[in-house]
Amino acid sequence: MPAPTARSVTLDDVARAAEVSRATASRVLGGYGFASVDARDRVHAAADRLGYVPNITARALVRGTGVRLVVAVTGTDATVLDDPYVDRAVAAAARVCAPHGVGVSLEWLPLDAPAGLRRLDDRSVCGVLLVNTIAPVLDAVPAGLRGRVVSIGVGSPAVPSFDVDNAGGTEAVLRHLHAGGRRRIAMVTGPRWLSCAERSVTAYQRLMRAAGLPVRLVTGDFTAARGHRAALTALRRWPDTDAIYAVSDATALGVIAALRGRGIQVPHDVAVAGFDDIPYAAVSAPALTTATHPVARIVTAAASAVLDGRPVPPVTAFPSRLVARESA
Amino acid sequence: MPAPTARSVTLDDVARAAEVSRATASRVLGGYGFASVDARDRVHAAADRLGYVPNITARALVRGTGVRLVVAVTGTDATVLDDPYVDRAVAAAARVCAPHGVGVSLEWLPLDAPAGLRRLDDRSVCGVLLVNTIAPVLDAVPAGLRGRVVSIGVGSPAVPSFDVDNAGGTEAVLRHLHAGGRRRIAMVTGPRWLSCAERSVTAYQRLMRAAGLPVRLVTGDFTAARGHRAALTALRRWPDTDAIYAVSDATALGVIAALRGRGIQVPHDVAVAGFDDIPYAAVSAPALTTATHPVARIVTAAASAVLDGRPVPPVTAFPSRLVARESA
DNA sequence: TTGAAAGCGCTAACAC
DNA sequence: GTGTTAGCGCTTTCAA
Repeated sequence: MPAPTARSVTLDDVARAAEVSRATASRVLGGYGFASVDARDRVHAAADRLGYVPNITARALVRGTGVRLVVAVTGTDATVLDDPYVDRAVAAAARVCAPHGVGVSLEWLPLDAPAGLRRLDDRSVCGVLLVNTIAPVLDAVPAGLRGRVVSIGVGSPAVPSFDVDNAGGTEAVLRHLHAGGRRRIAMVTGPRWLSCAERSVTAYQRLMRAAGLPVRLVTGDFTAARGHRAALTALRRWPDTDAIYAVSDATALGVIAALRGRGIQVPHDVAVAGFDDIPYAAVSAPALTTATHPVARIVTAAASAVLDGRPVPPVTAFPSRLVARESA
Repeated sequence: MPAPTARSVTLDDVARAAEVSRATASRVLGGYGFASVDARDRVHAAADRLGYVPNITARALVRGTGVRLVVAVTGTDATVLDDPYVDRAVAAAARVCAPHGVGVSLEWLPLDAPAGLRRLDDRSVCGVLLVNTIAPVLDAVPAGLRGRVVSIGVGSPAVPSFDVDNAGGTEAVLRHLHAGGRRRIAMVTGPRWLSCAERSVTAYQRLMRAAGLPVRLVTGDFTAARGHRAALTALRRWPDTDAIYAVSDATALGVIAALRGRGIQVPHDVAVAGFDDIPYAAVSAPALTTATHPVARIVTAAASAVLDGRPVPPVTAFPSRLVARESA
């Protein structure tokens, strides 16, 4: 009968109840060191009976290990935090962290003030997940944070990278477009300062050149609104465009909306493909052809790595798979 | 010149540099109690110079205040955590928590095991945000958590509620449908056990009855897939349906996809309206008519309330506004 | 106005 | 194997 004690039960209470020292109780509960079977049993029994829950805060303090993981998103302004992609990443991180008693907080890292990272060099921070990061930020990682920072995107010698295989996904999509007979394929990119998005652009350029096709780039920013404008721009510059590849599904949906507004049939007149496979890609009209982007899996792996303090290879790439639907 | 000390600087370092005691430094930096102008200045100067960052963990330990906020989502199984709505809520919480040095973790609360909450009665938890909660969970809030738990949805005497005005939003949408000449309006609901979603149903029933119109309910679960099936069901049961109101935008998008699959014109043959105003509502085809659901604002207010430990009124309702687009 | 001192709950040497 | 002891970094009485 777990009497709901007003005050929360501490390790001392457990030790007393089990008639052992606090140190022994700590060892048993922590799974560390040695303890007699007898002591072990008594401690576990007492802990169960009392409903003991270790105080993560105290543990973190003494061990010097932090208690929260910061998701830091680089961008020109704080609106980068409004992206559903960021939402997904944060939620995935918050889910992995829960069993560890660790929480996640979300911060914007100004594009032009990479030193902002220094503020995170705080003993209460157990790790940092860099999102949409760039070289200057990577280079500004404070020594105190070394080994506890990973990047969802490009990495550096000091910061391991966890990312989707942008180039592979892009190639899969472009081959699909090409196989469908498209030859004048424009691309709506992400922000040009963002190196991980730039990898898709590079792949696009390489493939277009290899196939002897024209390179047609319009800059976007991952949003639908910008995709809408970009589609109009592309149409104006290159009226014979027969396909548009967008760097993200949100962008692609904006592109489709713009084409519809112009009375252009998708995919009949112009094929459209995205990247991410967001939930709405399947129900849009027409259903969006895209490539998978396992954000949750990527973030889960990244967060687990920093939580476990396990050494990680410099790059962990997650494959991207084509999802052919109606739009291309 | 902030020498990047390898070891992080502690309050002791600041006190020493300012030539005061640790207690005085603590008072000054904490803004508490009294201190001479002189001491004040010296402490602040030293803190700045040394780049002092208080260790939240230590502070939380001594104050007994926790260090993480748990977002607990009730549902039949863990897939409830996959909802973009949950993502938004977690990200918004993680954003408000950041300046406080507090992190957010995400947990699933099994529908049939409300006692799961007890596990959260942990000194390291500074608060709990209940999402999609139900009465049994509300009643199971442990005494130790009292005053630090709020609900995004229905509340209870012990748990203040922060929520969108479902009834108001529903009414706005239904009046719009009615004004557009629709008279045989079906509704796709949320899970029937979810009381906060049930408020929309109640409002729907009330309005339909008041207008002398038929009540046509199909159960959904907020997902597009279920919305798709529900639309088909509605069409089968009531072939003359001329409008479908869905409890969420995701559901509405599924409904539209289903109608399209049947060759039914939206809004010409059947009008469709959702609820939430998710980003994709504006770019879908046709653009979705819906009602706003300021999730980020709601969660921000709720999280701030528990972070500040401020007493809150039993119910804080956030208005919902009609967004008329093309689908209805 | 300030400082000394006593912890917050826990872990990890180091003795026994 | 087990207990004693010394802190982790900070806040907060309580005296001075």
